[in-house]
Amino acid sequence: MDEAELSATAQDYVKVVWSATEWTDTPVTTKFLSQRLNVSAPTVSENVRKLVTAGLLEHEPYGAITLTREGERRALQMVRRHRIIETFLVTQLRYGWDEVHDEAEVLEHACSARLIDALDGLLGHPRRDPHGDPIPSPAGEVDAVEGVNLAAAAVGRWVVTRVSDADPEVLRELAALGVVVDARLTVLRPGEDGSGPRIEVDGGAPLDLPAPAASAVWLLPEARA
Amino acid sequence: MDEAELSATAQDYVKVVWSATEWTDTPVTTKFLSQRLNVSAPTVSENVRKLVTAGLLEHEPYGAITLTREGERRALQMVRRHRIIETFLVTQLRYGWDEVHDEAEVLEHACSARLIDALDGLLGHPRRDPHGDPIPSPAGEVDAVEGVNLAAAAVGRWVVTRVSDADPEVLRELAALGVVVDARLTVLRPGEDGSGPRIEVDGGAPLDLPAPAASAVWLLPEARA
DNA sequence: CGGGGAAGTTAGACATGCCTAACTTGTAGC
DNA sequence: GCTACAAGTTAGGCATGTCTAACTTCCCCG
Repeated sequence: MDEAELSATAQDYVKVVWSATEWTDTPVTTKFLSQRLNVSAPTVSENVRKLVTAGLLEHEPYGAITLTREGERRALQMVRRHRIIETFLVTQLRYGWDEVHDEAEVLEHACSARLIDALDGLLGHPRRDPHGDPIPSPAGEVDAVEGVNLAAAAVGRWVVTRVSDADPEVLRELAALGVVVDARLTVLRPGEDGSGPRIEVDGGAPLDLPAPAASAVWLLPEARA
Repeated sequence: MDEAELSATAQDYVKVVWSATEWTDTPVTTKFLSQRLNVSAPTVSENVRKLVTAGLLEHEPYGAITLTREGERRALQMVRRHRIIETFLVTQLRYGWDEVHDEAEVLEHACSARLIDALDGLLGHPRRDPHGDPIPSPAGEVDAVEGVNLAAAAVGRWVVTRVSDADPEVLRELAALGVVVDARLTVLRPGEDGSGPRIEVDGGAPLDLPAPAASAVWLLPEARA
């Protein structure tokens, strides 16, 4: 519960663990963290052990790595920071939404709580970042985001509520096609295993979307948006 | 000449060495750096040795520490970053000018070159920061700033061109008295060794300024401002 | 149901940046 | 000029975070 400063490394670990379960139920393993954080497996083992001691993570040997309540609280602080910074870069400094991730990754460890709050105020207390991801409140509350993945969406009219920022290349590709947050589109033919759906973005021509791109897009039925 | 990333530590060292000679000719010694950087003397010895090897500093043993041409170039990059960030915090996020130093101290190591340029653009390419310190150009050119120290200024009419940000407490005190950049004032009685000057800020009452506060203020004759 | 490969862990090493303790150097004042 | 003390350096150690090599555990598949 204490507010001692965590190292940038510790902050990264809890954030990545939390992020793994935001949209999917990816089990968090040593290998997963090792790939996501670009460090070797032994490094993860070592650091996870320390974070277990620090009360932020739980880990059954050879098994899953999960957040404690305190770990989740700290993770949400980092997610809030990250998304506020991204929103600032895009809306105030005209960064492309595919260019902000790395910058935010560094800045989130360097900004004081006061600076984050000041940015939040400057931006008008946004609820979503430019990708459509919800921004946790200072207290750590996250708006529930319902949505259907475009790779599995049925034929019909939809509104884009979120585009995953995991792959900047995909982000650029989708932006070029007009698939951005709040865009309206029609699914003409649903995607199936391995093949993407056929869609038509309002104001554009029908097109076949590659499966990887489609799975980065989340939708709400037009009626509910 | 290469643009390899310097560690935050290395960036701090060259910046502090440069800053020591910006307004005064303080000789840069191990002890000076040790106090300014809040580390022990052996730590400074060690790190200076590394920076000499890296070609950023020169150091005659037991003697003065100076910048190489390359060291100065890197120092000016850091000063530019620091002052742009401070300007941003004050003008866009409503930080008090006595509150920005520590925040900028951290951020200057975390911002990409692109972010600095974007902030510079957002601010309209300012030539001075909120304290009146000149902002080096991207190429490392610094506007020459002439000025007389208020502690030694003669009787007459002056314009404040700069207030040293070394001591936040002094900064607050001066701001409360109306002694801010671009303020006009009259020196009624010059300061002398140990005793501050008597001044009158335009629109205010005459007052005796403590010597430490006076020595933080730099002036230009009203006629030349 | 047992062997083999993938995943995970342990062990030992290294780089950076920091410290204290002990030693060396330079110099100011007698 | 010599000495005492401040300043500087060297030596040795610690914390964090990283690695590779070697070993252990798990579990899937034949």
